[in-house]
Amino acid sequence: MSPGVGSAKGSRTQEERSAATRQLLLDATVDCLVRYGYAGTTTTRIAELAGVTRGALVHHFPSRADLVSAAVRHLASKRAEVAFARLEALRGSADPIPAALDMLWEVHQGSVFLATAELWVAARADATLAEQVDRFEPMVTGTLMEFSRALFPVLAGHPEFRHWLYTSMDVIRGILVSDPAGHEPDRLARRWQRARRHLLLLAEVLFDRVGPASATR
Amino acid sequence: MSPGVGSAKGSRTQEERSAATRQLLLDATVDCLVRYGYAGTTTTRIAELAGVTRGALVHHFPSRADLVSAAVRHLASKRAEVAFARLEALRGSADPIPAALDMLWEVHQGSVFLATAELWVAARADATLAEQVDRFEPMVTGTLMEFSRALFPVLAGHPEFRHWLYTSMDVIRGILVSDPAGHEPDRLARRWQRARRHLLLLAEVLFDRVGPASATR
DNA sequence: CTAACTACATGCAAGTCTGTATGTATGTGG
DNA sequence: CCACATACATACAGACTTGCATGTAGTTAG
Repeated sequence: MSPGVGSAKGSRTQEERSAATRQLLLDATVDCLVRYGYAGTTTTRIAELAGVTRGALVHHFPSRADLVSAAVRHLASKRAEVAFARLEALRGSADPIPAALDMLWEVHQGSVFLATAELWVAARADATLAEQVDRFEPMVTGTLMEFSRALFPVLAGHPEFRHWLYTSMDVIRGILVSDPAGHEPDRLARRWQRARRHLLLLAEVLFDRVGPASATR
Repeated sequence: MSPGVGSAKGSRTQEERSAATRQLLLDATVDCLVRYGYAGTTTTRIAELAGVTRGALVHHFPSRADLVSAAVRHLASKRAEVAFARLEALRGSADPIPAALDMLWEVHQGSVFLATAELWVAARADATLAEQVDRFEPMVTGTLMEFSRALFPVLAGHPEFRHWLYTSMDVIRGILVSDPAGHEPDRLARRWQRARRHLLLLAEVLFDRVGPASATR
């Protein structure tokens, strides 16, 4: 008899067990990156956080590099997923420009981006890690662009839309990495408000939405 | 008898010796951060790179944290120094806006910013390090603002100038951290060209320079 | 000139991390 | 039901790292 998917825990198929612990380990790795930084992301700690023994970890990821590589991929799909969810909520928004901007900001909040930042920086010193990042980063950005253009057809036509999104992402990332640990949420919010205003102004110029009477033209 | 400042090496005053090795160690720390990342910045490696024994290192910096804290301060003054040098070269520039932008970009090239980025990210997981960063970061930005306003008096008056500089810095930092190790210098250059164009457009809007002489200057 | 102090060197102890080797349990195909 | 494979656990070895304790050379003060 087939034990059925998701039967309590008495008997799971090998593949289920395997997938479950792999997921546990990958999530723990992300958690570790966020809480202890790349330097503090050790196999011991990851196993502990995942609630599995170090032996299990080694079984699935023979070397630490294997685990981190897998984490890169894991994070990439997680980011794409988060972005997609946010984008869906904005479908058919009346004023897509500010909406897209806020969406971008929200996408970069939370642990997923923090872990990614750790990997970006660490990749500079680790060639194989850099290769992994290089391979999966376009996937995230590509997905985001794809959906953005699908959801904002009015803007999608404009050739500058893509560039504007890139610049917006760069601003957000610059703010977040140079902020000391988000120690002061107020300061962070103020920085974003300033940048947001600038990005909206830029959008007006780029997309020719200044219309007949916005500023002296 | 005074042995004279900078006498070869036969006899240096204690203070000279001390300062020299401290400088050596701090520079080696920065070098280590750039080449091996925060995780790879170990006291052993730093001492080796500095060309001194590990004993000398612990003599000057009893704990690793002490050394890193000192490195934060060291990097801060180094960055201020670099910025100042670049700014001086731009004194009385005819077209200060693009000049300031290029200056900012150049200031963020090189090892100084890379090391700083390592510390920013690492500070998220290390409370004492975060405190240090929090203390010396305003110094750098403050110095840069101060000199910028002194050198570009025309712009300094405009209340948006300061904000625009901040946004520009954020863009630059976002580009640099999210670039995988500068593997492809072309891509990096393209990203900067795009952002630069956007920032110039933004400046036109902010500073009301769209007027009759937008292109002719 | 000597005593004391500072700068530096060497060696060691304790801890941690990674990778491996070997043992055990739990599914799985015949 | 049985051989086998896969998932996981435990134990250990080697290579780090950090911090300390002790020893030595060079410098300064009286």
